[in-house]
Amino acid sequence: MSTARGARARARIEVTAAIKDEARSQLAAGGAAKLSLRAVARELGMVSSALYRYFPSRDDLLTALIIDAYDSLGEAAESAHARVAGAAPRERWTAVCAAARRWALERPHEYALIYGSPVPGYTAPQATVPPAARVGLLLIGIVRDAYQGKGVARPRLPADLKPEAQRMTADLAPDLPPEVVTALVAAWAQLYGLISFELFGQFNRLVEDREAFFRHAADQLAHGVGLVFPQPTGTAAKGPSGSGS
Amino acid sequence: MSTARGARARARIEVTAAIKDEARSQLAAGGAAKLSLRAVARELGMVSSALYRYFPSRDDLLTALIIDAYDSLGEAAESAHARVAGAAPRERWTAVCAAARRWALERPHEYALIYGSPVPGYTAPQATVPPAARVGLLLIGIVRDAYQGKGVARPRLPADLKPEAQRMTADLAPDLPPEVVTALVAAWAQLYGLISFELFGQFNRLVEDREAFFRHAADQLAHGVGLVFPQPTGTAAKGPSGSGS
DNA sequence: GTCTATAACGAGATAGAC
DNA sequence: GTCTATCTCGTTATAGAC
Repeated sequence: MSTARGARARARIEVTAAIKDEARSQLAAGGAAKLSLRAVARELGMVSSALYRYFPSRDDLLTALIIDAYDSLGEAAESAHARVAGAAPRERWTAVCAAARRWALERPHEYALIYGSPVPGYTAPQATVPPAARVGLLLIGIVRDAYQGKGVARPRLPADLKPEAQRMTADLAPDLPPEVVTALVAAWAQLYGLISFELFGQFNRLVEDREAFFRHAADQLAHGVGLVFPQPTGTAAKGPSGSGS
Repeated sequence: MSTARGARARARIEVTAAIKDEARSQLAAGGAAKLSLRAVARELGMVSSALYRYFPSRDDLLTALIIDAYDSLGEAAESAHARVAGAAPRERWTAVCAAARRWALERPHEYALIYGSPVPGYTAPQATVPPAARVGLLLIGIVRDAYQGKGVARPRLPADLKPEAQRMTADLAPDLPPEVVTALVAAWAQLYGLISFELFGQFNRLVEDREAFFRHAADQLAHGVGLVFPQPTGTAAKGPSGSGS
């Protein structure tokens, strides 16, 4: 399996990786808007036209970086989830949220690439959709496990959201109640609101202990999707029982 | 009051406005990263050096645009709030949220400027802080009104968040309970998570009726900060009463 | 076939002399 | 303020090395 062909293929993989690595460090330096094929080539001691053997255009390089970022985030979330596979849904939820945050803090520029402002003049192709969905699917799976069989109380939907909620449910998780699927999508967006605010500086001089703040907020998100069960019949007060980590 | 000096001052204001307008349309075209004083000057029929009489540097122009954006958003939120001044806190909350979303949809590039990825090489000066706080202060005020006197049940804080929650409370709203202030800050970040996901394309092929979805999600956020009151003594089930608009 | 290098294009930004 | 020479950019065509 490793003849001359194999060596060539290996070299190709290595050069491709080197190009992406250099591109990533340029991303860190100047942002996605001024990612330049020529600069990448220059830094690698190559000539710009040689890059076109690996990426047919600058946008294709960008797409590869975006897909890599989504996959890296997805992998981090999935392996964090695997590490607490046996735990209760609520713990698995917060573990995935914390992993996403940690990934973002470690790779702020890749996070900005996928969850920050869109790159001007670039539109993401369909190929980015499946990698982008990985964390979301993980969260859906956690909620699905929690709802297995149990009929837990859930927020009521306003009438004008019913059709949309049913559409989303059919698309995402036909086995879950529409109220829950809607809450899940909202929680998913809100999770990244928390991460973005921390990463993009909105919490400066406002939130200091961001780790603890995030942990609590993510836990509250778990309430929203029904992962924290009120006593089904007991004296349920509004204040949910405990949030101690 | 309007001598030659007044006319000069007026002219200066007009030119300043023209520069910012042109800069905003360049923001829309190429993003904040490639905002260039030269291009602005060219489009205005001026010479680049002339711009420096109005903005000492590209960063100062950026700062002015950022402050304008925060102020414009704050004004939109405040006037929407004024329009429902007499309503219940829950309605005032959703009105402010909806106004923020509408503003963002109408000015996506200005929104990206203030809530998207940070501009590489630019750090916002302190002058941007007060305008950036306007919407947040509005939301705090709504919750403050709701809590006037009433002791409403609220989520419990984990022990490790207590010090941070007390610090935030002292900074933001010493008259509110720390649990509520914490929930408020989180809800504030989550609100922009919802808006950013819609605006930045994360809801593509996922959420279609975004208006209804957002309205519901914002209403759920109001629950999180305690704006929707469960019957204080009655048979409170987890499912909150009604969300019908 | 696979890769790299040379050269060139048209468009845009930049720097400095005038 | 104006003009010009010089840069960078993405991209393509072409030719030669392995």
